[in-house]
This record gives sequence, C-alpha cells and structure tokens, in this order.
Amino acid sequence: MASMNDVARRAGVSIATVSRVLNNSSSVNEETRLKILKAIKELKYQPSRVAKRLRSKGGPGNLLGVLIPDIQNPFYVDVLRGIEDIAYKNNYVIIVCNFSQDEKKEAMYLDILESEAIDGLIAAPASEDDVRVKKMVQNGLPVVCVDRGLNGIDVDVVWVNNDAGAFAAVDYLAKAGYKRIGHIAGLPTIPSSRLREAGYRRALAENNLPFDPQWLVYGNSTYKSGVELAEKLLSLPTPPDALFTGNNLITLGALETIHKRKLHIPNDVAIIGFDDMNWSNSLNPPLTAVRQPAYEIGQRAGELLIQRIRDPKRAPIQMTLNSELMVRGSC
Amino acid sequence: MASMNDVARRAGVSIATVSRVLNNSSSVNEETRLKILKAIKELKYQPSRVAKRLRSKGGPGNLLGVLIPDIQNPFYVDVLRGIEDIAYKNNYVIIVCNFSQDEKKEAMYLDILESEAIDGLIAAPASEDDVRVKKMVQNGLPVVCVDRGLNGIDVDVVWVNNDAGAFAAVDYLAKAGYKRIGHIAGLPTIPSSRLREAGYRRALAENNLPFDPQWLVYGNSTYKSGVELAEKLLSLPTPPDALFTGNNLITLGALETIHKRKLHIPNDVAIIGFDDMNWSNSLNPPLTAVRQPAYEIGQRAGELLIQRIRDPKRAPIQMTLNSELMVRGSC
DNA sequence: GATACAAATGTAAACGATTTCATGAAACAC
DNA sequence: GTGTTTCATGAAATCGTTTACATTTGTATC
Repeated sequence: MASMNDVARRAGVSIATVSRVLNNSSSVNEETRLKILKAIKELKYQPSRVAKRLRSKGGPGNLLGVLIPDIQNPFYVDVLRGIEDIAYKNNYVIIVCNFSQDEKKEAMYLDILESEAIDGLIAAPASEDDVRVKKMVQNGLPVVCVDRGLNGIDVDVVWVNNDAGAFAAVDYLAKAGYKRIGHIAGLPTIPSSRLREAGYRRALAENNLPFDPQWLVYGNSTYKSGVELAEKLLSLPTPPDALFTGNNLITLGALETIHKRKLHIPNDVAIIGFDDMNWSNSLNPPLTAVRQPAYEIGQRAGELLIQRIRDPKRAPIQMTLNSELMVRGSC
Repeated sequence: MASMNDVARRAGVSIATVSRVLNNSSSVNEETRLKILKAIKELKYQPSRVAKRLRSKGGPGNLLGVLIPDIQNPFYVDVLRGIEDIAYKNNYVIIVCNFSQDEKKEAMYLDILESEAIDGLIAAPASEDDVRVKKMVQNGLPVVCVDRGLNGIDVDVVWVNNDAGAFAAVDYLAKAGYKRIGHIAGLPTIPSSRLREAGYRRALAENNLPFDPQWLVYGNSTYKSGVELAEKLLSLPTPPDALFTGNNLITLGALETIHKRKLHIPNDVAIIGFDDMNWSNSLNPPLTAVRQPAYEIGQRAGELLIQRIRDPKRAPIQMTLNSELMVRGSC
C-alpha cells in the first residue's frame, strides 16, 4: 500500500501539500495539484483510515459502533440494515457488536469500541440503567439508542410506541371474543418488554377482562423461551384461549409448540405476535402481528447519529415511530 | 482516555517499559512491573487499538472484515453469528460489509477494508471471478471464502456440497411421484446457484424426467424474485407440480405467491427449499428443506481465518460440510 | 582488577496521516 | 526602493503505540 509519503516523493512535493490536495483545505497551485493527482492515480494511493483516525481524534474517523442484544432476532437485523444503508451512504463503516444479551460481553465490546476510537455509537442497551452506555454518553461520545432509552440521561432515542402497539393487539383479541388472553413477555429488564406488558394489562382492564397472573410468563426473548413458555401456558388446567407474544422469536417458538401439540389456530388457541416479518403471510396460518418499522428505525437512528457527530450540541431527540396491527388469520 | 504516556509518567518509568509490561515481551523488574500495573488500574488505561494497528502492520490489529452479499438472508446472518462467536473469543472484532449484491458497493467496501488495515477477511465474493477479492488474496491478506470459491486461486473455502444437496431434494420429489419439477434458481453468476441447478438437472436425468426449460427460471436470490418467479411458473399453461427453490428468501417469496393464489401445498404444488430455518416447522405446511449448517460454516471460517493469520503459509483448505434433507410436510 | 555479559531501563525512530507555523516569492502600494 | 499582502509550499510536531538500539548497573569470569 502506497502511503502519502510515496505520493509526495513521486510528485516532488511535501506531504503537507498532498494532504492539502486531498482535503482541499487551502489553495494549491493548479499545476502541482494535477501532478499530485497523477501520482495518486499511478500509485493507486488510498489514504489510511487508521492513521487518519489516530491523528485527528474527534475528526471524521468514519467508524461507527453498533451494539445489539441479539443478532438472531430478525428485528435487529432489519435495524442493522437500515443503519448500514445510511452509514454506507455517508462513507462510514460499522463495527457490529452482538452481545447476545450477555452483560459481560456487552462491557467487553464497549471497551473495545472505545479503544477503536469510534465516532459514534448506536446501541440497544441491556437495560435502561446500563452504566457503561451511560458513561459513554457522559464522556461525550455521540450515542443514539434504539428500541430502548436510558434512565436519567438525555439521549437520542428511536423506538416505537410499545405500549400502544401491545394495547392494539390485545384489544383486538378481546374484541374478537377471547376471554383468557395469555402473554409471553420478554426479559423484564428490557424497557420495551415492560411497556408491552403494560399495554397488555391496560387492554385487559379496559375490556373488563380479569388479569390472571398464571397467564403472564416471562422469558429471555429467545426462540427457546417461546417454545418452553408456550408449553407451560398450554399445559395449564385452564390454558389461555389466545396468546400475545412479546417479540419475533418468542412468537416463532410459540408457534413451534402449538404445532407440535397439533392445536389448531385460531380455534384452539389464537395468537398475535409483536414484530412482523415479511413472510408472516406464509406462516400457518398467516400471522396477525404488530409491525414495527425496523428498517426505518435503523435509518432514523443512523441519520440522527451522523447529525449528532456533526453537531454534538444539538438537543436530544426522542423519535417515536408508529407500530401497526397487521390483521391476518391467526385470531 | 489515558494514554501509555500518562501511565509511564504516573509510574515514573518510560513508555517502553510500560509497553514491555503490557506485552510481557522482555524481562522487567517485578517491582516496577507492579508499579506500572497499579498505574494502569488507577488510570483505567486501555491501549488504543488504532495506534497499535498503525504501528505494527501485520501484527495483531484484532480486526476482521466480513463481506456478505445480502444481510437479509437468514443464511448469512447465521454464518455471521458463527464468525462473530469465534472472533469474539479470540479478541477480534468484525467490520460487517453487506454489499447487497451490488458489485460497486462491494468494491467500495474492499477499498475501505484495505484502508482499515484489517488482519483478515471472510468473504462470500460476488462471483468466482471476483477480481477485487482475488487481488486481496494475492496481496497476501489472509482470506477465507464462504459459500463460494475463487477461480484459479488457492484459497481457504468453507461451503456445503450444493450439488449433492440439490440432488437429494429433487430426487426426493421425483421418487415421491412428482413429474413436472420446476426450479427457481438464484443468480447464475453465483457458483452455488449453478451447482444447485446442476444437482437439479442431474436428479431429473437420473429419474428419467424430461428437462423442460420453461420450468427453470433465474432470479437474483431475493424474496421479491421468489414472489415473482413463482408467479411466472404457476401461470404457465402447464405449471410445475413441484418447486425446488434455490435459497431461503426465494422459498419464502414463493410461499407468499402460493398462498396468495390459495393453492394447497402439496396437493396443488409441492415445494422443497434450499436452506432450512429453525421455524420451518411453523410454516404452512411445515417446510421440507435442505439444511445447510450455516452457523457452523461461520465458525469454521472464523477458525480457519485466525489460523491463517497466525500461520500465513499453511496450505489452503477446502472444507465441505454436509447438507441434510429435512423432510416435513410440504411434499 | 579488568573484561565480559546479562538484566533493566531509557531514547528515539517509525507507522501515516493532519495541522500549525515558518518561509520564500511574487504582487502591490506608497 | 522599502514595506505589506497574498499565494504556494515546506518543516516539524502530533496522535499512541512498538521496537531497534543505547545506556546503566550489577555480577560472574579469568
């Protein structure tokens, strides 16, 4: 790899001049300018982003960190896609850190990101009291949260109205005549899980349905937890006649259990899931789901982050996107 | 962020000694050693990976590039997971480059990766004649290919036996009595697509089924292409009575079309897909599919890459994992 | 007691860029 | 002709490491 020095030598100028041409920072004679450009082409010179990053901290290192809790979850993959699209368009690359809901792994990744001198971070923190992420914000690193906020700290957030989305789903079930609506919730440490649970409870209350604690179970937001908790609910003496599942993976896991038990949806048990997938229509039966605009969440987060990198003093924005109930055949 | 200089000052030694302690590269007095460790702790010093990478090229910068064609494809997400697991265990982080099957974007990303001074690359190149990836191999960068190889270049590859997997699927359909087996193939520029097509043709031949070109269509391996090409095949005067779909997304797209047309699987049309998903069982009906061990592919690729970084002269390995036909209800 | 060697540490150059400051030449005003 | 700008460029410091080389001290060898 040719360095700036090689280019300078070849063009017969100093590296300072080369740098000036590259950043057209100040006036340089047109003739030398062309000489330098020629040399750059001939040597196929490419500036080293590493050197640039080391030298000008706080300057544009063009590197972002993305911290997500579970890359198996299609929701985060879509968010990631949105981020990547925006990042790429702005000449940023992203380091993907999947911490698999493991706080130790999360901490390790945050250390590394700091050490990599990233320009900004998009994170779905492990909890809203996530000390490590909070500290990074306080240290002045541009941060945008997705799906979850941070307690007591003003930070950009992009999310959906989880409470309203959950309410819409459960309300729909109630109005459709289901009386024993169960809920498989995600990790209670995750704010969005709690908000969805709140929506669930509120919908029960407003429809005068009793809340029965045995029908509310908590898992860790994985496929496996969906399988097992559905098993648990459906084995009850009086099992729910409808399920509201807290996310993508839980839904798919629950479906697995329902099918294994040869139960008919929606006659034996109805189901509405939080998170839509573009193949929800091909499920058996087509799944009714609360759609989060995941890709768009990623895009918005990416845009906010790049904005904040350029203007660190902009006041924090909390962006709430709308969820939408996609009614299909599963209830 | 504290630097090595700060540590040195605090411990009353020179930065060289600090560096020696950190890399325990040569003997340093136990007493000063402890002093330094204490200073490191007090200052919460963390070495800068950027500076390290700049200084010692070829040394361990602990940064890998991953170049994948389509992050929407669950197959690659699983591969990515496998890579990430291994990378994380070895203190590497990965820059994820999703080029969305766009060669220009791929080229741009490769430039950037070079400029980021990555230690190694795991790539699913756009084609087996991918000039840019080839050049990186020739330049001595450790590279492992997944899912696809490179023509005329000896390079580590991890993939499955695509031909055999496809054969097994189509052979199964034939033996089950289907006579008009259609195939929605992926991009013919992708080696794995061609191998799957070869397996398809071979299975037809060995079962004495005529090959009808109108039942073989090519798309770009996306969900959308699955929707549209299934539409095309099923609109033929004599439509296929069974479909073999070339990948994950094509399968899901084809299912969408089949359901939209209210066709019954497998009575109206049977389907076997390449690529399994852990929720295949929840599809309508449970999907028969050729399973690729995607997560394991990622792990193996990660291991090979780290090996190669440590020993660049090791002879290239081509690792072929087994695919498996998961028979369920869709045929 | 001079020489040699090992251990412990420091000095300074390098990696590849950016950026401040200095310098020289040309242009202009008086 | 001297002084002041302006334009074009170069020299050198800097970012935070690693590492080749130099230096100091203590100890073993003859």
